[in-house]
Amino acid sequence: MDAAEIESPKKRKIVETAYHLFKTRGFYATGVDLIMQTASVSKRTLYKYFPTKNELIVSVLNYYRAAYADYFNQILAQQDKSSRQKILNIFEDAEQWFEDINFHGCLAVNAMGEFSGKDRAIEDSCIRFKQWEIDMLTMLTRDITSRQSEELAYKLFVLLEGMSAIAQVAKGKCPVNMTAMADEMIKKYL
Amino acid sequence: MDAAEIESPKKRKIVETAYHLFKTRGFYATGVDLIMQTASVSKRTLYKYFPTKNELIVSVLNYYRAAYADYFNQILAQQDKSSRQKILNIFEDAEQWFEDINFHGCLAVNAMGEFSGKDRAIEDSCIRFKQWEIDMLTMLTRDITSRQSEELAYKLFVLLEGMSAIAQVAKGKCPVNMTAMADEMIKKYL
DNA sequence: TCTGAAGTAAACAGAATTGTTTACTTTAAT
DNA sequence: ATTAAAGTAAACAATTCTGTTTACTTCAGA
Repeated sequence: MDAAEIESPKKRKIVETAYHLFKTRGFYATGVDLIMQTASVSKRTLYKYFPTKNELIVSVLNYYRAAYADYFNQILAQQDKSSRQKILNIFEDAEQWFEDINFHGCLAVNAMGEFSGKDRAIEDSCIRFKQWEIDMLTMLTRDITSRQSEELAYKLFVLLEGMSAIAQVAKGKCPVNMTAMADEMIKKYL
Repeated sequence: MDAAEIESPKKRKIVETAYHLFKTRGFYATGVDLIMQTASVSKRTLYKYFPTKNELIVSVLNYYRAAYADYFNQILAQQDKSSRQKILNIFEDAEQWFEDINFHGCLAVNAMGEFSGKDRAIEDSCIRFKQWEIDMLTMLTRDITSRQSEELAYKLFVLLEGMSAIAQVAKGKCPVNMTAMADEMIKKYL
């Protein structure tokens, strides 16, 4: 659905390149010249597909969600696993991602930090991203507790977001097994 | 200690103004001209105290920590309360702050998003800020469990950071009583 | 009263930014 | 082979940004 937004290979290359640059160098700090040179694309082509830099940023945020959705669908597809196991898999993966020295936090959180109150389309994209994340988790927690699925999903979401924020700033091994902590959380709702 | 860095009233005004602008509008997006006009200070004076914008940013981050430290010292000073109660007070306050429509997330997290890999002094300031936060929490958890104080502090820290990140992006009432969640967390270590 | 520190106002330099335009080239499908 | 779409290269316009410099003002204390 969202991945279909990108038809042309050049357009896709621009978005992928911009995604990587925005993630590692920030949004304001990454100029269109750098994106264009890194993607080996002329400025004319870039502005053909994305009339403004901010529209490119919105596309990058949508691409980010689409990539995340691909990962999530892989998790959901494993029919031999329970929802509880799927959630724990997500936490295991997250612990690995976040301990990477090159982890730069959630792109939507970073974008909100730079564009809050400045660009409505970007803000909306960030808000929709977080809502989508909660919805995905709630899909899984519904199999654990139908009555309190939203509550449990939100608690797990807080853990994931906290891990991410801390990992972005304070590099270094996490002294807590977060997956085990999530499991304890889940157990109370079984 | 850190508050003493600011002697001159003009210097203090610049830092306070810049803090407010950086918080609400981001770092790159806030130009020195705006800071200077908002603080009613000439550019010459601004550059006398802060030879570069990035040095001003570092001072703002230190000011942010100093302000946070003032709040923390108030909490610590309440000798009629147990450490457990003090921690719960922090969570109650946090829940209030984060539900404010004008909440813009942790300044150090936002700064890391914009300057990661770009300015070592800013990065260090952000890292020291988070380390300081954990240290403060660990001071309190030591009274609850001497052996596992760091583990408990880190878990509480994850909750606070998660609440902050979510509040920054996804405005709207939190469906979980986070203070109660923190208390459950603490109970296991009593 | 003189002096020196602190500050103002505003022009200026130089680089960097986003976005536009012109002229030319490649390429894929009919 | 022709043609239309897609792309390139590069100059250009218009701002905007950080940081510098010059010339002037204010004001408290010795």
